[in-house]
Amino acid sequence: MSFFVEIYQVVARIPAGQVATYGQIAIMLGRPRSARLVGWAMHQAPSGLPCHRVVKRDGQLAPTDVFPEQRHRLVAEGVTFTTDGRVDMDRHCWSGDYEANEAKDK
DNA sequence: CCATTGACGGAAC
DNA sequence: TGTTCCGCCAATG
Repeated sequence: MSFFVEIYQVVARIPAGQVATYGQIAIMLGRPRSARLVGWAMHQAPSGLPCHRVVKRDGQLAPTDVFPEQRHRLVAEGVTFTTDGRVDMDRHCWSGDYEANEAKDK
């Protein structure tokens, strides 16, 4: 089980209309400082993975030149944006599906 | 095989 | 409050 695969499984669990951060995912996998790896994993993300639900800690989206549709897809799911052009984290930050995560951990 | 880079993030300045 | 630096690890040259 590679680290990347674990990332994909977590990302796949992000509910529609909510977003998770790279660092948050890294923390869930026990690698608090490997946010970059999560980013790299997204770059290699297989089709079918809701990688558009993964954003920066500040709510900023990925560069448009590598992922132009991210914003459009989030809007389609009901995600709102601030005037700064960032995701409204206060409304859409994913709890991490904490309860389910606990169950899985056990 | 070694050096550099990258969809990041937090600490240090 | 804003910029810089370091860590982390796979991929690429």
